Amino acid sequence: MNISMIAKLAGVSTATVSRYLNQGYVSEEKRLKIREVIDRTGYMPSSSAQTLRTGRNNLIGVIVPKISSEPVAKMVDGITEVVNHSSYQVLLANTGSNTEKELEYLKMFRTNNVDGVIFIGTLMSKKHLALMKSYKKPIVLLGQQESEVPCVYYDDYDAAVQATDCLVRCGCNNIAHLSVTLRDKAAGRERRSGFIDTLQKNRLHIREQLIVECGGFSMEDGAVAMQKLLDCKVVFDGIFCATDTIAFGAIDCMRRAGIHVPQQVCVTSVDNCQMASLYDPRLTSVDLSHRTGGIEAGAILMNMIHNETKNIQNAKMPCHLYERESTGMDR
Amino acid sequence: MNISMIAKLAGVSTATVSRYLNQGYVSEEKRLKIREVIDRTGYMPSSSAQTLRTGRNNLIGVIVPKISSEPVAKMVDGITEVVNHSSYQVLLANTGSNTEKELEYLKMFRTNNVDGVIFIGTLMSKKHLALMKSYKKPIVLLGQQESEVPCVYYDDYDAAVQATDCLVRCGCNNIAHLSVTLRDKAAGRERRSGFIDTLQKNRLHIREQLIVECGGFSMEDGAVAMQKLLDCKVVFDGIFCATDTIAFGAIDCMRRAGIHVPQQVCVTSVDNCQMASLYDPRLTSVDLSHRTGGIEAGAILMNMIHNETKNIQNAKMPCHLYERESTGMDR
DNA sequence: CTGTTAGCGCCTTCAA
DNA sequence: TTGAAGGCGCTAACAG
Repeated sequence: MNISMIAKLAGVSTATVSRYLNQGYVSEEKRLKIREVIDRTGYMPSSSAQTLRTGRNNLIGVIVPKISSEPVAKMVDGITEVVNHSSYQVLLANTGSNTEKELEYLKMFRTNNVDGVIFIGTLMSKKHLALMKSYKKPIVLLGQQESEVPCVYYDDYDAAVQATDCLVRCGCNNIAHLSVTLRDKAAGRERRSGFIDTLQKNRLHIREQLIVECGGFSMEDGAVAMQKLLDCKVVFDGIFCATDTIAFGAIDCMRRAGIHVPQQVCVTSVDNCQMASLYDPRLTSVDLSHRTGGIEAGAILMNMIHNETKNIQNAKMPCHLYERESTGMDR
Repeated sequence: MNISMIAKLAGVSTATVSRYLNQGYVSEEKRLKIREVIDRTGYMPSSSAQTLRTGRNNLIGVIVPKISSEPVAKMVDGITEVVNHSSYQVLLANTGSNTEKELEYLKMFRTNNVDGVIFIGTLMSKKHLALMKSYKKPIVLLGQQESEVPCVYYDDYDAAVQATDCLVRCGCNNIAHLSVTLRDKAAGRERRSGFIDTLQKNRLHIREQLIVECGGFSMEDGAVAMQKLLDCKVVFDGIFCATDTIAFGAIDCMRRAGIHVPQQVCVTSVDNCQMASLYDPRLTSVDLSHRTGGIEAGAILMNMIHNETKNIQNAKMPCHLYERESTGMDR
């Protein structure tokens, strides 16, 4: 079933059917006839032929590190919402945080396949940047800030400031930080900077020993880092964790060591995942607006596709602190 | 940059380049020449042209109710793993559990766009079934069992049996069930049947009042249903919840009512989400192998696409009970 | 082993 | 307002 069948059945030319399908001039009479035939046959134009002809395919490539990570899934949820609204569909590239795969998809989408790309970045190498800058088609980086590329990023710095400030307000004097690799600018560098700056602002001493870098993002990584901290025998009464998951691991580890949260140590972190408000103790955490970030990235991309605006658009998402039991808040 | 440019630069015909790209016969000499040109130019064939010509586009449509739901994300993770391995990509249709949208995507994918479809089903109407049966191209239903359609489903019945059995073993005599709508055969009907059959097998009385249907799948729905149960003033010492999320809501509600888990009431549920092992009390739950289900569905689909096998393939995923604090298990 | 050639289904000028 | 015709980039006969 193709356009010429429809044309024949409706007694018109293929050009007229094409116009009918693409809001061109068609007389009322023929319009009705064509509609009738299309309804009856259930015809849908071949998207590959349309793409070949027009160069547009109404597809958005979305490259993600891990779809089963809660923040990532929320972002994708936001993206699909906006993008489907403009009758685009999402081509999902799930890389498993494999850098090679990320680059591969970035290359693949650049040449082919999609009208635009959203890349949820974690560790940004020079190769990533170069590839993104070489893009002729619209691309938006989500979750990391880069000045030379359109991006939607989260306020990791302020999130860390708020989380640390909260510990200070709780009366903590010796505040530790479980951080992640600085190669991740957002979750690593920004959050650590916010932490350090806030300590300084409050004239609190910054002890090297109190900043421990986790090997990864899992609970186990958080627990291991906490154990390292405990082994140092340094005193601390508050801790800012780079992510909720790390915080859960850390608290678990403290519990095994007989340390009570928040009585002996207050805990804050970033992400405000579902679990944060269910965990015992309920975790004080900063919400980064992941879903809204996805919506915003989708909107900017749609804008780039439709308006072909040249200037690089950016957006920083707001964050919001939720104070809960882990910093002594009542239930 | 297209195939004829490459052909010209390499001093061969387009057919030879095409053969090079599709494992056809090419002499070593020309092979090297073509490779050199392709490497130099970064050429990638136009997938829309390939699709138009061959009728295959290496795309799998995946229709999901909500990508930010943990079980769904796990299934999609499994699907992408298998499917990418066969150099297929995933076109994600996120419906927000909107039936109209589900049907719309089912129709859209039927005619166009993709080489195969995986549909993660919840509420299956006759329309869904009819549409799926009318498919000429490979389609796999995931998460629901239907005899006339290839499907990969979870052992919801046995999950309920194991969860209920566990409560019986804990010495519970008055066991309640927070269920969900029976229109969801898997999470509703099957789990309720498993529950009821297990009570009968153990010669325990089944009281209508002890089975409460939740209005939805959220924590709030679980809490509301539990409140209804408490309002009845019927005695119960164990409860089987249709999902973890409902269990969290129910436990929260009991806590507010001063009821202790597991001392006064034991709790079990299904899904074994991340939170289950972190919640206080750690939740006894049955794992359905969501990710493996996705892998299996992807494998069956790939098989259907490549072998064009006619017989309808099915697979039931195994489930596994994890006993934790909510049924009195030590930490 | 290689080149020529005819479309796949559609859109879009161009001429009527 | 409509139809004829060319071509988007590629593959698969077919002929050599």
